[in-house]
Amino acid sequence: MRRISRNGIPFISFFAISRATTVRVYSSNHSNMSISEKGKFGVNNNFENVKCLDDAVSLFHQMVRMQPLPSDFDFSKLLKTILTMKHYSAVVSLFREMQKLGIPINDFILNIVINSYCLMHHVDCGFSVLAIYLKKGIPFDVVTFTTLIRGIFAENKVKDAVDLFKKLVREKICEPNEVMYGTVMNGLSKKGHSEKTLSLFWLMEQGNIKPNICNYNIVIDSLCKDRNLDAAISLLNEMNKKGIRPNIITYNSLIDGLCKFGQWEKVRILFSEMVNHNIYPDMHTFNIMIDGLCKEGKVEDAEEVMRHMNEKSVEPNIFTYNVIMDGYCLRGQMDRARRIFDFMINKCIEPDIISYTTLIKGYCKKKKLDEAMQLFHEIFQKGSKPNIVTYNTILQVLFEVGQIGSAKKFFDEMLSTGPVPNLYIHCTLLEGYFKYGLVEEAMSLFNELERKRENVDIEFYNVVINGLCKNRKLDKAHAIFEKLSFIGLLPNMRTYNTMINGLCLEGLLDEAKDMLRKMENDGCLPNSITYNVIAQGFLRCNRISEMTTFMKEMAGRKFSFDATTTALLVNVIRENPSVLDMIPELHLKNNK
DNA sequence: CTAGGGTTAG
Repeated sequence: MRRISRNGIPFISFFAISRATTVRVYSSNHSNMSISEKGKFGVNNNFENVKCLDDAVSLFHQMVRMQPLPSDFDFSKLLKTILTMKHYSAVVSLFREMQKLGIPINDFILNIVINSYCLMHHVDCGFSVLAIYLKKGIPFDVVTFTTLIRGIFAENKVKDAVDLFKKLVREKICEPNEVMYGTVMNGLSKKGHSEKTLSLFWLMEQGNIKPNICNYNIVIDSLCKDRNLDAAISLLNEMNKKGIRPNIITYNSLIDGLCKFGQWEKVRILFSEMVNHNIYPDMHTFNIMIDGLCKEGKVEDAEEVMRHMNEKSVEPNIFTYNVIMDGYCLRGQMDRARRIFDFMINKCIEPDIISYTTLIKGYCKKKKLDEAMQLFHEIFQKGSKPNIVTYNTILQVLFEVGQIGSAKKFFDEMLSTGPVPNLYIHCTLLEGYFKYGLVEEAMSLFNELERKRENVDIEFYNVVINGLCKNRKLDKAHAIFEKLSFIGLLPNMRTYNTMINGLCLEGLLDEAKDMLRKMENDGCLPNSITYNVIAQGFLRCNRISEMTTFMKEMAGRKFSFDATTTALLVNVIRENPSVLDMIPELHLKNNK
C-alpha cells in the first residue's frame, strides 16, 4: 500500500495490487516494478481470470482476508461480475457475509444486491434491502427505484410498478431520468400496454428530461408490435429531425414490424436508408427478415436471404436455421424441415432444444403425435433435456386432440422429472380443463396457484376469466375481474374483451356497454373485437334497433363487422328478413 | 474500465 502514496496516485484498485503481489511472489527480481508494468495488471486484466463462480468466490475470500481491506469499490466490482454471470443467490450470500464481517458497503453494492433479488423474482426481498440504506444513512437514488420498478414488472405486477412510479413523481421522492422512464415504458410495452407506453413517451417529451435513443427505441418497438407502423416511422423521422441518430436496434425493430405485417416494399426502403446512414445490417437484421418471410410462407425467399447473408459475410447461426425449419413446419412440409435439420448438422451446427421443439411443434400441428413423441424421446438419447416449451407444446396438442388422461399423465411426469412448471404450462392446463368443462379441476389448480402465490400475470387471469365465462360462471369471473387491482395487475384489452363477451353471453348488454365505457376511462381504447363482440351480443338477443344505434358509434370509430359478426347477421336475417329493413346502412351496402 | 433501460424464437 506504501506504493500507492509513492506514486502520488490517491487510489489504486485492489486488483492492480493483488496482481503485482502475485508477480513479486513468482519472480523476486520484479520487486521494483515500474508504474507502466503495474498498469499491465490492471482491473480488467485481473477480471479475465474470474471465469466462473468458483473463481469469484475464492477471490472474494482472498479479499476479505487482506490487510488492509480492499475498498468498497473493489467489492462492488466483484459482485457485479457475479451478477453478470447470473449467480444471483451467490451475490446475496456474499453480501450477507460482508455484513457479518462488518465490511463497509456502499450504494453501488446495495443496488447490485437489489438487482440480484429482482432478477431472482424476489422483489419483496429487494424492498427489504431499503432498510439497510436507512440504517447506514445511504440515500436512495433513482437507480435504486429504477431497479425495483423493473423487478416489479418482472413479477408481472404492472399496476404496482406504475403506482410506485407515480408515487415517486407525485411525492417528489426522486426525479425520474431517461432510464427510469425507459424502464416503465418498456415494462408497459412488454405487457401489452402500448397505448400507455406512448402516452408516457409524450409526457416525457413535454417535461425537462428529453427522450434519448433508448426511449425512442422502446416506443418505436412498442408501436411496431401494436401494428402501428406509420406512427413508428414518423417517430423515426422525428428523431432524425431532432438530431438523435437511429442505430441498428431502431432499424431492427422497425424492420421486424414491417416484416411481421408484410410491408416488404417499406422493408426494402428502410434497408437502403440505413445503409445510406452507414448503419449496416447485422445478424439480428437478417434473422428478423428471414423470420418474417418464413411466417408469411415464403420460405424459399428466406433461404435466398440466408445465402445473401453469406455474401455479406454474416454467418447464419443456429437461430437462422431454427427459423427456416419453423417456416417449413408452418407449411406442414415436415420432410423439408427434416432437411434443414440434417443440413445444419452437416454445417457442424448441433441442433439445440429449440430445433427439436420446433420440429415437435410441426408434427403436433399435423396431429402426428407418434412422430412428435419419438422426437421427444430422441432428445434424451442425445444427452439433452426437453425444456418447458417442449413440454408445453406436447401438453397443448394432447388437450387439443382430447386425450385428457394422457395430458394429465404427461404433466405429472413433468412435475417429477422435468423443468419447474411456469405460467405458460399453467395456462395450457387451465385452458384445457375449461375447454372440456372441467371447471372444478381448473378452479382447484387456480386456487392452489393463488395460495402458493405463484408468479401470475394478466394473461393467466384472462384464461381463468374466459374459462369461467364460457362455462357460464359469470359471477365468479366478475369477482376475479374486480379483484385484479388488489393483486397489482392491470386489465388489458383482452381482459375487457373477455369480460364484455361474458356479459353478452348472459344477455347483459347494458352491463357490457358499461364495461366498454369503463375500459375507455381506464385508458384502454376499445378495438374492433370489442365492438364486434357487443354487436354479436345484440344480434343473439335480437335487440336489432339497439344494435343499429350501436353500429353508428362503431362506424364513427371506423370499425366494421368482422366475419363472425357478418355470419351471425346473415343467420338472423335468414330467420327474420324484416331485420333487413331496420338496418338502412346495410341495405345500401348490399345494393352496391 | 462500480449500480438501473432498447432489437429475433412458445
